[in-house]
Amino acid sequence: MPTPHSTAPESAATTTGSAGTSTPAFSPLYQQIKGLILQGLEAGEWRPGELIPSEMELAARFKVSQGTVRKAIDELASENLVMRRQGKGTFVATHAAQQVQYRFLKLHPDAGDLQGEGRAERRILDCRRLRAPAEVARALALRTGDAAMHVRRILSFAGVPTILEDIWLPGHAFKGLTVEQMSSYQGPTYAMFELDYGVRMVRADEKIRAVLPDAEQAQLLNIPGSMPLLSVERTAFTYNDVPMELRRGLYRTDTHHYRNALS
Amino acid sequence: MPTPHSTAPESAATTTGSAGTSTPAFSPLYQQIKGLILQGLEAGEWRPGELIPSEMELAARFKVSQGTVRKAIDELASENLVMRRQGKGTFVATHAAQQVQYRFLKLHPDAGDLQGEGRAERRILDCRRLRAPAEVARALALRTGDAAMHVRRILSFAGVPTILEDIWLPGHAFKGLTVEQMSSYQGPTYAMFELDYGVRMVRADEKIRAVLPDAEQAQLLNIPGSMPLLSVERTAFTYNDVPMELRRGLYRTDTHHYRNALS
DNA sequence: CAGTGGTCTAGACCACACT
DNA sequence: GTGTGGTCTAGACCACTGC
Repeated sequence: MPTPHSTAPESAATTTGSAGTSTPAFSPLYQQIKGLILQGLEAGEWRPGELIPSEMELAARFKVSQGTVRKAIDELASENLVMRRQGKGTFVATHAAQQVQYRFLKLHPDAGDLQGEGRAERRILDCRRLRAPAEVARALALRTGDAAMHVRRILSFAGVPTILEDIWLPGHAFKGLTVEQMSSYQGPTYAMFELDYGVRMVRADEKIRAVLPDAEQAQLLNIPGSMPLLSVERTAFTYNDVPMELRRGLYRTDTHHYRNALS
Repeated sequence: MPTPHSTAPESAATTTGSAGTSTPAFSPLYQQIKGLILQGLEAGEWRPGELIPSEMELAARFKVSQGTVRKAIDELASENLVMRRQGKGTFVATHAAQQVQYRFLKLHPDAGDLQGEGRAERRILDCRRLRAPAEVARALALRTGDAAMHVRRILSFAGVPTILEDIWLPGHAFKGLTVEQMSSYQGPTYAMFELDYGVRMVRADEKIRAVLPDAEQAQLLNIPGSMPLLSVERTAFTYNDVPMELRRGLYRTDTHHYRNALS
């Protein structure tokens, strides 16, 4: 059995501590196992929605006890990378699961707590390949001028245009994205990204501000230019904190609100 | 040793399932232990910042294994109710800890990521006892007209008024709160609530909107009435989801932004 | 029924903090 | 050194799912 400091069995060791760090970078065994499972997820060994091997199987594969695998999976589950279901197994998390529709959208209607109130209607205004502006390039770890996809769309609830979104994606990973694709797919955009491009958004950061729309934005949302809107700038990441999307949403908050739980 | 279904040892059993539920409400032993520790926290057996008994001691007290206590404490730690420190022990979480200054304030300066940039200067505009308006009463689980404390204050960063806050507190728990108290205490308001009133805010919900200030608000923040602001309506809870504060903040977001991490 | 995740235990050892 | 939380193991049993 491997010692905590030893190289984890099978494939490259997961060195948690970066070279040059002064601390010895002790990494518990379950963290190394977590890293190995993570590699499997990144490599696509198990696709979103699929069942991963049982704890006993993984324990045998990695030559550790079931308890250690359990703790590794516990962390992956707490980060929403996998979902456990008693009696069935552990599944790779997916944005397509009806369980957690719109995992990243925190806008809720003020009344009628039934989130979704039917579904959002989408209207794609634009979808084209262009050179990434400096700000977009920075967020997506591209060089200014590299190819990027840009999508602009409007989400309406109960027929009322409520969200105006600008989405930027790295060109290399989303070659050939079309208006048809964006509009025909039912369900969350992130689910389509998984299916059609193998890109799984795992985590996101948002910066929120109050702004006034410019003339074009006001016209698109069919609101007066004096109506304040929520500006939500989101950077979404795949595995290993690689940024894969920059999205700027303008939210109407006269009938909806952004809900956040602090703990 | 107790079986999972048996009444937990020492004091009343923690019945996780509510009466009338169709499910038998099976509650694992570690959840019962968690409930017992929670009772100690609520009762003030250990005060904020204090050390709670070691895992071994608690295991002996509750007649379960150390591992079971560990899992109970793990959950409490993940909910930020206690803080573990290897080699030292487990401490009751407090808003006074310099570790986690302003646990609930998610407004950050745009530049100079050094959060805090010195400290916020506070100016108390008002602090008085009055009858709770309907909306406040609803949020605080009072009856309309019950006594409530109201505080209005301004937070400035680097001399610039940035946040205008209205705070409502249940009158019964915050009798005698004064302007002096609010302004003299250094550090988070929630830390003062712990020290002077024994009220620990454990969790909060926020509803966020973009709004325009009215004339008075604009004047107080020294901004034009056309500048959109973030309206952050926060309900803060003590143990057992008892609401103890309703706070409405107006945030300037031309130099700061509300930051949120999604996962 | 077998297989999965979930709970519980008991004991060993490691890393860290204080004295 | 002593005591704390942190890791790891191995085995037993429970609860849920589906054949």
